[in-house]
Amino acid sequence: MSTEAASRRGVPDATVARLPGYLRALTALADDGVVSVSSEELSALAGVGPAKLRKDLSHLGSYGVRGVGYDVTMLAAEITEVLGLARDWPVAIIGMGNLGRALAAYRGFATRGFKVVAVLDHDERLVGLRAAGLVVQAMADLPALVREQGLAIGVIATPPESAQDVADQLVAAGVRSILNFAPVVLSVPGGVDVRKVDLGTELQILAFLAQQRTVPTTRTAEVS
Amino acid sequence: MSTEAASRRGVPDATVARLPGYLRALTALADDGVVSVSSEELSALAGVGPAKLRKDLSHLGSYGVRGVGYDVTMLAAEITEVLGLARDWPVAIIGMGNLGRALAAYRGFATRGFKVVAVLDHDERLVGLRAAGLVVQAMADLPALVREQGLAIGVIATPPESAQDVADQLVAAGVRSILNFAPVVLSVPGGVDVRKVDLGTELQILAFLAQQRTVPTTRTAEVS
DNA sequence: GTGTGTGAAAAATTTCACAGCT
DNA sequence: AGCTGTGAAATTTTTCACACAC
Repeated sequence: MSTEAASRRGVPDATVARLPGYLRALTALADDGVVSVSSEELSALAGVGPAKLRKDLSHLGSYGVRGVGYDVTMLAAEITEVLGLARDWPVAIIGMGNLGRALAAYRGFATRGFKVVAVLDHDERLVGLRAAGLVVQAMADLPALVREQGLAIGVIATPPESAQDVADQLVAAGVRSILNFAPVVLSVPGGVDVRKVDLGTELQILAFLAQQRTVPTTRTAEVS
Repeated sequence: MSTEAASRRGVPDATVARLPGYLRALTALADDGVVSVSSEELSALAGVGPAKLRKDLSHLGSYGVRGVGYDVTMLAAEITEVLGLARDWPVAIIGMGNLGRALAAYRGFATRGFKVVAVLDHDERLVGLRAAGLVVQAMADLPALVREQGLAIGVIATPPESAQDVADQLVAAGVRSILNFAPVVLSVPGGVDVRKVDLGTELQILAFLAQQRTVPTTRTAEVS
């Protein structure tokens, strides 16, 4: 019954991208014992405008009370449901370089509905060693992980040269969700979702914005 | 002269966000000795549609030749210019935990117009130790870094509890570009740009998409 | 009175399709 | 003939403003 508007297709992408932020804010409020929030307060915590928040939430259904606000616990539960975080998602991290090890050690997976069930590396010399409490496995173990652990999400933390190869192996093993930290565009068959996190891109965007501050604007004959 | 449409305000945000991808593809092509590309080829390498690529590039000016394509070197130079990467941007990484050390060790800053000039940590016990070839500095050194090294970008890789505090110190020291890896919404004064990279958010979006595949669609009475 | 939910308007982004330059 | 550059259309996202429920 918690599924209604929830499972209906039609939550806009832009909204989905903001739901994790709302969930985080709600979780923090719940931890502080707060029972109810207004769109004004919640939106401030999430760093968006109140109107946007209300519009976003309206796509999930009516979980607020007019004149009052939103029930923190109930709304958090609903967003958890919509995002599919009611269950735990088994995650594997591939590539035990600096980044891979840092990701493996990252606490916060557990608290957000994810469980790192394996770390793997292409390099035979690393297989068998321990990283963040897990034994590094070989790439050949992927199919078994999918079969036996229900592995659903692969995180690629390899150098760019190996990323496509790893992606192919993940797909072949049946993984259909990939988070890619390597600075390359992966090509995958339809039905597989890839999201990319790229440090370089973010810095370059910051550089653009910083430069624009320095050279404010070319006065483009704004003589009215 | 390389500045024309380049420095004019009015490059859409969505376009700016894609320029780093184009630049990366162009750099790879140049390394392979390719002289000219069509929008079709370049867009495929960057993972977007050809029409979108052409529209994006049109905001920078006319750098293609009809019937031929784009000059790889020239276009790369132009995008470099527009993004403000003609100069090197001094970067500091704050927080020498797992993630901070991984970021500090990340090669790829140098090749993209950034230089890590300092790594710092709030913890006095880490100050003076070495991380990725740099001596860890104290937070109190920030103003000097800005003054003497021209530090322009701060990367926050601390636990969430300290992130706002670090942001405040960065801003106080004069840094106006922040890349935040901590899962919190930072509040900063106007004129300061913050971009956020959040592993948890990306995974949660993947979970949503994966779940939607599982429960394709609630058949919403599509009886036509 | 108060704050949500939402149509409608505005703005931004994407896609189309073709004129125009080489 | 071939491929860019771009108006115009289509789509998505954001913002507004107010009726409505409590």
